[in-house]
Amino acid sequence: MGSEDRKEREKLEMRQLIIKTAMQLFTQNGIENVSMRAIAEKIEYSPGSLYSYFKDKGDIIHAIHTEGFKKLYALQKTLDGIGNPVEKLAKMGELYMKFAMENKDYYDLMFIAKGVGDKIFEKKEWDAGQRTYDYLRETVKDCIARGNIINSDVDAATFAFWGFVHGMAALIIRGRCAMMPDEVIQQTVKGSLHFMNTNLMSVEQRVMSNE
Amino acid sequence: MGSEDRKEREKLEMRQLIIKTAMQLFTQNGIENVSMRAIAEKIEYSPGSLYSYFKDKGDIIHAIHTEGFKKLYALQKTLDGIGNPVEKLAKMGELYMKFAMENKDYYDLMFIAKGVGDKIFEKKEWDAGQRTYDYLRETVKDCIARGNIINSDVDAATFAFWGFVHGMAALIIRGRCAMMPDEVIQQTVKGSLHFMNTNLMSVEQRVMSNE
DNA sequence: TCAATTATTAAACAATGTTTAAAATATAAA
DNA sequence: TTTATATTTTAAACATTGTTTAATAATTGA
Repeated sequence: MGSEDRKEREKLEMRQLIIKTAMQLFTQNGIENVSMRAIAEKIEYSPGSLYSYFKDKGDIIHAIHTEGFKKLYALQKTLDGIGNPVEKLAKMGELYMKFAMENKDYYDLMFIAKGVGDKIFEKKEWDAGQRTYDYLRETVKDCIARGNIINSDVDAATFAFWGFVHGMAALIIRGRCAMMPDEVIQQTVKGSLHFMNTNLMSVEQRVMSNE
Repeated sequence: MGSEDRKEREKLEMRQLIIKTAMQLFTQNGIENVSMRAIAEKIEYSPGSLYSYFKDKGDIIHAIHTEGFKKLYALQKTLDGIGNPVEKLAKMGELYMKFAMENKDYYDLMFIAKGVGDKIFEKKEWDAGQRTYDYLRETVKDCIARGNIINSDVDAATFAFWGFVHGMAALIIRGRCAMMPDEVIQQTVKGSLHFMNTNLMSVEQRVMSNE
């Protein structure tokens, strides 16, 4: 009778194995070049078996998607200790870009890929994304409260920041900067982050934050 | 003997017809829900025929892609008359977002879709994209020259602006703002554009550009 | 051990992009 | 016009995709 626990555990382990394998193949061959058959073959099961653990391919992708958001949020939480919201905002931008550049496949799934976006809002799992956004929003709010960002609506400013970093990440990941060599891209991103973080703040702050 | 001209003309017309039909179906059913068979059926040809006019599906997409860039550049040129680079930059941002929102399928192909990005840089056709970018860059350069954007590298600032607008567009088009109603999104974009255009400029300009 | 539930599989299905060899058509020369 | 040549167009097939189904194997509880 107590084997139900074990069974459930095994089912979960199998799910984990599938997710892990899928992610491996994704990063190896690109997300759309991975078939259900390929995943099945790698774990030495038949293709049909995958459908006992996931409703369809989108469901696997969605699981990876959720994992990615957990990763990002965990990273974001490392900024908790920073008191100055301006500094926090700057670091958050760098961290976000670092995450995107070092986990291009995760990032692609989370913020760019099609067919995922629609599914997100069905479940409560969007929470992970919402938390990430709220974290940014709170920081922007603090900046405004302290007068470091002036004359602005919180939501407009937050979306602007998000758009800015996402835009850079998306352009790079989807190969729209391929005319530049990698090192130039990296340098430019760094410069752009610096540009935003110094020039968007009010003058007093701008002077203060000159390292 | 003089029928060669006509033949070539007909071939071009056929290409145009295919492109037009493909674009119609793309906007109607979403880019990835359009098969070669569907395109062929709509123009009442067999699927195989398409391959006499285009190397493969990617080639059709690429043709549409190029068309999109021409459209965008034509739009951009309407800003030629604006002397003040700050105002020009502001209008360019609005125009870019307007184009993206009103031509989501074009925009997707041009700046987001996968499999297109790689092909762009093969041919000289990237010129269309480059021109668009250079136009932005020149405007940013002028802003810096006039002291309206301070303390900044041209390329970093240009990329920041591009990233900013592209980020907003990409997030919306790929359904990452689906938790907000459409009208809220529009309002926020407007606010974000305003936020950037007022707060990124140096104080003197900021006061002057208060309409 | 035996019945019942569950997991797994092989096979098939429909749809995709693409290729190929044959048929239809158009062209140029006789 | 007739004939030979080149070009379009097509039907059919191929390989690959995600997914479903009905049968098989394995596991479970009694």
